[in-house]
Amino acid sequence: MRCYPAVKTYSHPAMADIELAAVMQALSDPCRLAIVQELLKAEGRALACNEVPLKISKATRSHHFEVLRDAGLISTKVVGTKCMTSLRTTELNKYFPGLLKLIASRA
Amino acid sequence: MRCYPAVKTYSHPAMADIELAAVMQALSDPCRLAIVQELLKAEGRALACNEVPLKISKATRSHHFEVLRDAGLISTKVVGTKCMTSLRTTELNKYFPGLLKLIASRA
DNA sequence: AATATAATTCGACGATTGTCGAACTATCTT
DNA sequence: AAGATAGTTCGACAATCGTCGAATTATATT
Repeated sequence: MRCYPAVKTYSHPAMADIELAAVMQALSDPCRLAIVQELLKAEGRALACNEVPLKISKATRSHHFEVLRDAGLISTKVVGTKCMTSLRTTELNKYFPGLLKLIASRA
Repeated sequence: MRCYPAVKTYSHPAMADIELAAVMQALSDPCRLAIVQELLKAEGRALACNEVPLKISKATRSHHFEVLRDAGLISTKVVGTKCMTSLRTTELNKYFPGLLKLIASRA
């Protein structure tokens, strides 16, 4: 019997395990900050990676999304050929109160 | 006539020129985050560099204070042989609302 | 089955970063 | 004048980072 490859899945860390320094580090890059600001502008609607306007290669783009994911900021799921990502808004507001508002205030 | 050396002075950037990404970058290091948290705990009282408990050399310590200063987070002035530094609280609250509260919430 | 779309993975690279010891500068105390 | 104290500056080093093109994987469309 044919063993189909597993669908690519993404692991998301528990928010309680995320250090503030790691969040800051993730947000210290202008591209990544722009991604988060774009997601804020989308108001909860999930975006595909390449829906975010950035002048970087797709390899770099993929890397930045990974960093944001590992820092607990975004969550991603596969939908067809796309991977849709959204902000972990509720959890972020609980564990890092004021963070999203701060970022939004600078958008 | 004897030309006395100028007293060491520190330059502090205008807060309006500071990018959010630069602030995040400055706060992405655990040592620097600890420095800011210590300053928050001091509630406005200025601290000397070595009043902040850190297990790093004084060269590294000096470097971290410089990064925080360049990112607009702290201001430093020389007092005798010490250099006293404090948070730029008022300005930070104006330009980066919620930032200090966020950091304090994680101390 | 062949093509198109979306994104990841893999090296590779130059640049930046955090760290340190050693030497130096500035000030205060004795 | 001689020490003591507090920081800075200067290389140097390993580690991490942002970037890319090319190859790869997975899904959808034709």
